[in-house]
Amino acid sequence: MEKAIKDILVNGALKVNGSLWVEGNGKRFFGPGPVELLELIQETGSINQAAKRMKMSYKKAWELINNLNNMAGVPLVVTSTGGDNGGGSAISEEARQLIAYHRDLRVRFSKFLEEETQRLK
Amino acid sequence: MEKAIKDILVNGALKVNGSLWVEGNGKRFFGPGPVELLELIQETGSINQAAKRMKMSYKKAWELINNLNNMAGVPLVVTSTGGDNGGGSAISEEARQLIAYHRDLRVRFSKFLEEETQRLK
DNA sequence: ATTCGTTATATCTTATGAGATATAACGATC
DNA sequence: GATCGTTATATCTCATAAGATATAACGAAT
Repeated sequence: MEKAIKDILVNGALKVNGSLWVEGNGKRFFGPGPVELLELIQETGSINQAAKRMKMSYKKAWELINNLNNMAGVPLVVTSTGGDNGGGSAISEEARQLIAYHRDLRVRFSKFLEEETQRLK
Repeated sequence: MEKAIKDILVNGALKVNGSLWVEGNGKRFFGPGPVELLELIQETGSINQAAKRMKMSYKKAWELINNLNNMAGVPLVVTSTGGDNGGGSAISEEARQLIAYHRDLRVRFSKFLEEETQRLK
């Protein structure tokens, strides 16, 4: 009988893992990072606070969002500067759809990874 | 009716993509890069030549192989220095098994990605 | 007009990784 | 023992990424 893959390695705890994203003509468009950020913007109403929650610099968060908005035909994050509370941000309906889609996608992917990990043994 | 995800984006050519690897207790162990390198070592009998084919520096190739051998309980690449042709390298039977496994894995993963890409539309 | 917290942007510094280069060790062949 | 092409390893430089810092613009509220 052929050896199982797991017997090739010293460390027993083997598993298949991976990551998934949506590409818009060849360029990575929407991965796991943005999802969390969008959710936090929805929750906090602010890019700044969302970034802090993720321990991400404002700069990085802003660049990420800027990319997203540029690649999408519809703005995913809509911002306003100034105003009573200095301004703020919200996510669009389309962003909510993307988040929901990605959540479902991740569920199916987890199942796939689980099955493949089983197959190792 | 709800908009399809693809209608959110300007660029029609949307697809789901991703990458997959095998983890040995939390650390990435075997991804798509090593597979190609191992195959080329098998083909050329030399780390040096394999690296050149991949346009990878010898250093990087060697580090990659060293990691692999360290994490695996069994050496995946066996090398010899000196000798009639200066030395050379070959891959072990276990490496061949890993390559075969990963090839099958990629086939199934492609199918998964294909299905998910369909679902976008 | 001053205050406020946010968005938006530029710039500078620093850390990390990648690549380039150099060199020793090796051992069969001649 | 000289030659050869390879493995093995150290070191140095450089490009790119990441982070830190600074600052302007904004507009409602007072």
